[in-house]
Amino acid sequence: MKLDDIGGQLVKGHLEMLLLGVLEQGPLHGYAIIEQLRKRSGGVFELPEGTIYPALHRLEDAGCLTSSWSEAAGRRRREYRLTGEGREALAAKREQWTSFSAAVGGVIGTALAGGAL
Amino acid sequence: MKLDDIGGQLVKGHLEMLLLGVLEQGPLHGYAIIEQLRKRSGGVFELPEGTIYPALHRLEDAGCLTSSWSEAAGRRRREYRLTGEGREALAAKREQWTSFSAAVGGVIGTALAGGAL
DNA sequence: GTTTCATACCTAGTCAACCTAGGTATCAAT
DNA sequence: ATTGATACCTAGGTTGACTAGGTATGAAAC
Repeated sequence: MKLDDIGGQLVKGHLEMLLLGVLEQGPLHGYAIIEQLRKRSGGVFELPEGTIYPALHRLEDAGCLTSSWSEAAGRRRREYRLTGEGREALAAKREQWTSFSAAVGGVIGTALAGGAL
Repeated sequence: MKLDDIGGQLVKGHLEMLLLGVLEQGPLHGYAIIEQLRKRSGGVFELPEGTIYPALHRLEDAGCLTSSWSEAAGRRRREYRLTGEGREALAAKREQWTSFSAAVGGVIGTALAGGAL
């Protein structure tokens, strides 16, 4: 099931965690990040470039990522890589997510050991 | 752990689901809704009135809630009650939440049968 | 050979909605 | 008489995902 019907803003407040998450296992360039998010989310996250690129720049400005240009198949790519600060931020955001999702479960009555439909 | 450090917007995109969720088991007035959200979330959701009241009005405008004034202990209260439409909306948002949280788990590697700290 | 599609990057501006900051009012307690 | 909890409200700020445009290369289609 897609989330399009939410009417946009579907990852509000969680996008940076998602970006840090996909970069945890190794550096990727922007376009590949979009694909990874789609694949790893089972097609739920179809995030437009206008969402991803500014967010990557914000994360770089914040010191969570570094980037470097590379050339592949005649195409220039900007590869993003987690910094130590980025790993710390990811760890913090994971905790926040755990807390948040548990809290949501407490309110709407979704069993924690669930996700089960 | 609180979520204050997120820097606001802590329930972005999920507030309406939370409100519908607390009203599922019976009508409540606004102030009581705030307390219920705090209690049921284990203290994570400390939502200000300026967040809750406009959201309740939006939900009423959307046909998900009806309201009626009542008097208790010399204080006027507006009691909100789920409509049939509201229950449908809640069911839909529950499914969206399940899909969303599963997708997040797929990206950041949180086991679904988790939430476990 | 040129149009199309996938790859690959970017930014300016829009818009939704959460929150801040103020306001009103009652009742109990100090 | 003032403070604090209860109980409601709205205007406006701010944030950030998204829309809608732009540039450019390489491969495939026609």
